[in-house]
Amino acid sequence: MTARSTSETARDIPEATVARLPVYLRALNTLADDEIRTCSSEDLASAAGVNSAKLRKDLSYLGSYGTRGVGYDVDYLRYQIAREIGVTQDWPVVIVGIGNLGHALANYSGFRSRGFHVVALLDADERRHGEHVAGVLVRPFDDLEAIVAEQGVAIGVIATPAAAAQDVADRMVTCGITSVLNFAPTVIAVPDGVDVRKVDLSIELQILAYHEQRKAQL
Amino acid sequence: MTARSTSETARDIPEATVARLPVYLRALNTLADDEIRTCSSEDLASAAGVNSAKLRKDLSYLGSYGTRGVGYDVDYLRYQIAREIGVTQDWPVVIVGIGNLGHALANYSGFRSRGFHVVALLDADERRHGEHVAGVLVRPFDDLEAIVAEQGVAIGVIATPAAAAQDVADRMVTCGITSVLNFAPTVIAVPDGVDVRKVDLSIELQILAYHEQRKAQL
DNA sequence: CTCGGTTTGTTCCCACGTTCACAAACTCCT
DNA sequence: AGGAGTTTGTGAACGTGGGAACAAACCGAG
Ligand SMILES: NC(=O)c1ccc[n+]([C@@H]2O[C@H](COP(=O)([O-])OP(=O)(O)OC[C@H]3O[C@@H](n4cnc5c(N)ncnc54)[C@H](O)[C@@H]3O)[C@@H](O)[C@H]2O)c1
Ligand SMILES: NC(=O)c1ccc[n+]([C@@H]2O[C@H](COP(=O)([O-])OP(=O)(O)OC[C@H]3O[C@@H](n4cnc5c(N)ncnc54)[C@H](O)[C@@H]3O)[C@@H](O)[C@H]2O)c1
Repeated sequence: MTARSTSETARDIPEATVARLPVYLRALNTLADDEIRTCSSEDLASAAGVNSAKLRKDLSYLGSYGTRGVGYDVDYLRYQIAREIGVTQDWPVVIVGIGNLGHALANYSGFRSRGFHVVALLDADERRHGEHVAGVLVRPFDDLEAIVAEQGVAIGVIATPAAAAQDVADRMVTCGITSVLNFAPTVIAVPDGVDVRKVDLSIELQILAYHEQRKAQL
Repeated sequence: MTARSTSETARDIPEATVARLPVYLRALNTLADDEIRTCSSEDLASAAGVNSAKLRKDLSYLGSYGTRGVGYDVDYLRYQIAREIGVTQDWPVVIVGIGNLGHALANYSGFRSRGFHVVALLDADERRHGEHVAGVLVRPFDDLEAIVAEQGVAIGVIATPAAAAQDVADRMVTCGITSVLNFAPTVIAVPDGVDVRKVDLSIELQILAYHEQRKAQL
């Protein structure tokens, strides 16, 4: 929508590519763990479960980081992708709604290992306050503003019931959060400039059911 | 890929539309709860968070279920979408890996209320066996084949660590499961005819981080 | 019955994404 | 140094999806 203003490295990476870069990064990490130092686009593509032409085009949006006739240096490419995504720095995250799902999320080790850091767990129910989950204290939801201001939090996770999700999102946006990951099964409205992604288990299952039903019709 | 063979109602609903139908269904359920009996495409579109032209086009793939000048009958449309997706019937589901996440999933009430039914919880760790989660017994992973055969399970959920996911998927496929929902942060390979959908928390966060970083660059 | 107002279903067009295919660029062997 | 073999980066063709716009269809009033 907005034209590139400065003459800087004005990259414009397609959204579909952005969504695959983390997959490539993970595949590269796996290769690095196996002490593989170089890989072809074919190798990496099959590890990531995509077409190799697509992979090469995706990587070409970042720059020319491969060597023709040779392939890609695993560590170098890993760093370039991590830098592009923005996970060379550490992102503070707050989780709101520490019920069944919130506990699982708080305990999830994949957070920290990938550039994210849970700085606060918040819940409206005072019976949950004081509990520690994965070493982090569960605090009142009303502490949100103070924590976001103090820690410079930009990313919030919503794991409350659907009925509370819009209110929680509004509070988050008001106090400066500009990226929201929503697990509640409801559409939340946010102003321009705020990104929302949703994770919806029952939608995923329903999509599977649709295809399952079609298979059964043959 | 395959041409329509019979002259039956050979629908060919675009994948993007299939992914939105559950959202419409949920929006319709909310309207019905509020005792709204009729709605326009504009109403439903805003409840679902999409463009009204897109909504109308999506619905047109199912048939002509609206009335020009009037709108859609909420209950009727609800039923038509549910039938199209395949959630008028009840789908048995098995969950494998009853750790942090598996517990949350097993406790999730949104399962049953949307046409899915957890028939078994399986885990390889025998210390977990015998426990009941949401009224369902945790059983040995080796019971998989028997359960799938007995109950006609077509959908499996993987909530094990990444290292075990491919093995679990292979076992599922071998015993007849044709739809897999994978929560483990790894790409799993399956034969043609088997659908896999993945839910990946850290990928979602990384996508948010990318956009967050771009915002910060201004 | 007719007319004005409303809303759907669909057509047309554009943007985005995917895949093929190949020239360019590199390595290695002789 | 030259040539064969390999692999990247990208141009071009194709397919899918999104949105504006409008004719067709319906309702209700008079
Ligand atoms: N459990 C799952 O596997 C699962 C799967 C998919 C989606 N979800 C969705 O995730 C959400 C959470 O699920 P859950 O099973 O953890 O529910 P839960 O009821 O166990 O937990 C919800 C928590 O949110 C807190 N809460 C309620 N209102 C709040 C508010 N206004 N501000 C702050 N905290 C508030 C509650 O006190 C509670 O601790 C639900 O929307 C659910 O539909 C859950
Ligand atoms: N916890 C989260 O919020 C979260 C979020 C995103 C993704 N994930 C992913 O979901 C998966 C599960 O996470 P978790 O936190 O529940 O882990 P967990 O370690 O708590 O639970 C894993 C369970 O799987 C069982 N298991 C291991 N190997 C098995 C096998 N071969 N067959 C059957 N069961 C087996 C283990 O006994 C354990 O009970 C992991 O891959 C994790 O990366 C978790």
